[in-house]
Amino acid sequence: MHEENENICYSLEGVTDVICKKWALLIINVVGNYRKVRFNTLMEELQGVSPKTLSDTLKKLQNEGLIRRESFAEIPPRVEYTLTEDGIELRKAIIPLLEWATRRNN
Amino acid sequence: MHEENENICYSLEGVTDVICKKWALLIINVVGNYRKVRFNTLMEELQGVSPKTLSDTLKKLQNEGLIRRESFAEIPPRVEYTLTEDGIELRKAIIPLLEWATRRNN
DNA sequence: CGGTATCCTGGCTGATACTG
DNA sequence: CAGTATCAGCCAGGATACCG
Repeated sequence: MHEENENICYSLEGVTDVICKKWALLIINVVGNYRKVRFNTLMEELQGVSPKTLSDTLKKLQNEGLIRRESFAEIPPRVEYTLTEDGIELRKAIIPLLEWATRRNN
Repeated sequence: MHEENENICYSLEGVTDVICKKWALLIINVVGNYRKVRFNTLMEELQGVSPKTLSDTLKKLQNEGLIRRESFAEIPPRVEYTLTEDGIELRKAIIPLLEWATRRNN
């Protein structure tokens, strides 16, 4: 139960790192939507992101254990990104935030 | 209802600005905890923030309409910050995120 | 296709000192 | 008390080109 005035003393140490990454939450959400998604699909989906930034952010999210990367030795090469369990949890946690953001933009 | 694989197409335009600010969510949360809070209390609560950064972030949050600033013509001067309705909504929206963060840090 | 490599830049962020 | 002024640094983020 969460009352409006409840005192919340959570620490965000180490999480601001994830949250503050400009594209991180977007990526989490998009990957969650697709379940499996490839690099260039992400590039299209996240309009305006540069390959470097996307690559960097994906690596960071991998290190955080939020995203899984699976590459296939094919030609042409194929790489698929999926959410880990932690990533799925995070995605659930940001849904209210996304909803708030959407209400706000309209 | 939110199923795990539901497709969520929210746009975060303009919200990443708020979210990515390093201290923004912390401030929203702390102000929400206190209901009314003064500058120096925030300084203590947000360990490591500089007055400039705090001041800048507060201004930004005011411009976004998330925080209200009320100053009293007293000596010594007194200024109180409170959440606007939008701010309260945002605070509610980030609670799951804070919980997730807390679980994660332990 | 799925990235690196390289370079660049703006603004976030902080330290410190000072003021109305 | 509640900030501003000033200075400075770093690095996230972007543009572009290229590679395995």
